[in-house]
Amino acid sequence: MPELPEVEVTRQSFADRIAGGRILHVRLGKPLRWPLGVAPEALVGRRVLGVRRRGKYLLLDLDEGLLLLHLGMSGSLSFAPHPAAPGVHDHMDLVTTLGTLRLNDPRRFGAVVHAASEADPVAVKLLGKLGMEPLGADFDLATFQAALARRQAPIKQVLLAGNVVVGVGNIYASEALFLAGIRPTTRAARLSRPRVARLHQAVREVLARAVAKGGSTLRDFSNAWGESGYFQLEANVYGREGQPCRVCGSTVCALRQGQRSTFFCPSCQKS
DNA sequence: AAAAGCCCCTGGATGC
DNA sequence: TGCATCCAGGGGCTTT
Repeated sequence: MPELPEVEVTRQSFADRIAGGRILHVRLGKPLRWPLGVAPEALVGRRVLGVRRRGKYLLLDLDEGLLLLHLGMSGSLSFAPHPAAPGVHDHMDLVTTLGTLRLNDPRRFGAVVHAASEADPVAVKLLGKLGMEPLGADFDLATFQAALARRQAPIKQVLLAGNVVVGVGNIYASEALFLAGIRPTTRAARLSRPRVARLHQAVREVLARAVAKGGSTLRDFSNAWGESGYFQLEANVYGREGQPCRVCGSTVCALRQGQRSTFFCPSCQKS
């Protein structure tokens, strides 16, 4: 589910409310992708300083160490002063003096991992190879061009891989390529400089726009307030196979790349 | 170093 | 109604 916009919207919806809270209790449900890496009791008494985002990871900074959270495919967070009793898919409750942060994740591809610092091997393993932040100042065109010039893989899969630019998942990869007028199957290294520049701009635009719209709610995404996103209503190609392109009226096509579906307009997007 | 497959897991939609 | 099959927003790991 969650790509950069959904993760960022989630972060914004609870960061200020949890900051300053002290951990009272940590309740774990079924196992997630990885073990927490520390006894839950060891976190009691720690203070939450703030919440940052790196790619699709959320970083909960504590006064000692940090927690890395990932929402996987189906995860979502809620934050409430007095949460209801946990359900079968609520796999972590972080009870603080300011409220309870709860991770709900039916598929359990998500994770909550403790690291002593960002230099901790577990943090390096998860964050160390991540690419540029598309909405940050470090996402510069020259670096993007240089990185793409080294990749022979289809551009859609390069965007998805996360080692050039982070946060672009299956929805926004298709949408960014549509905005840039680029066929998803085009080999990254074959893109001309002007087209790479268009793509660079398109990635920023589509992600920023999606954040502003509260993310995309396809099935069940909601932020920590329980609010849905609305970007899916303005998707140009994602999930629109067989429907007319909103720009030219051609029929939107779908194909599979690396066991993921890709959507594009055969007329607006050229290789 | 880069690319391609394989998994992890549950639930909803679809088809017979 | 019941059951099998396919698909889903991610990404680490292993193999080429």
